[in-house]
Amino acid sequence: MNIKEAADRLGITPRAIRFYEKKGLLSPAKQESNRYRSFSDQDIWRLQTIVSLREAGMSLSDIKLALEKWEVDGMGELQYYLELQRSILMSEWLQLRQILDMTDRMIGLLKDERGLPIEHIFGLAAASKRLREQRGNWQDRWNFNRLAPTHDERVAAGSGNYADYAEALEKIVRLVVPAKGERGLDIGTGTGNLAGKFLERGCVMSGVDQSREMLRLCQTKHPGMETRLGNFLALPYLREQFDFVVSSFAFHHLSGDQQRLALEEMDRVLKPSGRVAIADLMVPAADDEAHAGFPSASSLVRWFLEHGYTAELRRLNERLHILYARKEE
DNA sequence: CTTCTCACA
DNA sequence: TGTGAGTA
Repeated sequence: MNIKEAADRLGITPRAIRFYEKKGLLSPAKQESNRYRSFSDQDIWRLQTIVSLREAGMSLSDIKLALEKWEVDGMGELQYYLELQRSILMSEWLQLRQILDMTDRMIGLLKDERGLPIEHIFGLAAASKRLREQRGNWQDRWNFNRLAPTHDERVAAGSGNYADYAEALEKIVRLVVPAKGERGLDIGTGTGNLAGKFLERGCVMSGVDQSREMLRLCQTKHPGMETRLGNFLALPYLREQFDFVVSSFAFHHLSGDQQRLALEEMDRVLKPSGRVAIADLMVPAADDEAHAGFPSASSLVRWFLEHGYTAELRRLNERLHILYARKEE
């Protein structure tokens, strides 16, 4: 297949394909006589993956790394591609929801005030742009794929950020009080250590992580568990499916803006009267300069209270806190 | 129709 | 992260 046909079928320009080649993302065979590129089914498949990853907001250099890893692992291509595709569609869907939301608010403003104050328009536009940027930024920034093979050793050591890890997981289970058959979601599930405790108690668990490597290990440890590629900011579930949402040692990777988005996402997938438990490194108050960068326990609690939850906070050590909240209907 | 390079945003 | 023009 020549370059034009390939480009047409993938909905991109021949120029872009040559550009990807120059960047080292693919190397199609070239005909001896005229140096024309000729694209095999494998090449097309690879290109399709590149295009999809681009649409999901991944940079070309990240895509290059991902493809290299993928080749070494030799995993099921179709499954990987489809999971990727699902997470892309999910984040597009969330963006549409966001735009719809903003439109509704503008309609409301028009009704109430017979006109749109200019600062409101700018404010809304800026907010929605920020949201798009945050959501688009879902790459494996912390290289958990690389860390995956040794993850369990590190948490078992219980040192540094993972101090009191085992206690935190136990405490989450005691707070949530899972009933047999309940549906639970573990965000940033990693290798499924927390989700495993709920599986033992007869819950039906789903795990979301942005690292495919982590999820592969998780599948090995817990074959009965459903795992999906995704992250806090675009949970790959439609709505109101879960009796409880839990997360451990993951929330602190989010910035302040992202934390609020993440809480909205948890709220979105939680059934009425659902519970949330988050164990993570937090600082007591937002203005704690000494530990800037960690989530502030008090502002998280405030968010839940403002959104119709009851909330309580437990402290395990200097930084490690557990936040438990229940949706009140 | 394709190749490659240089310039440009 | 690509695009356009010009060339052979």
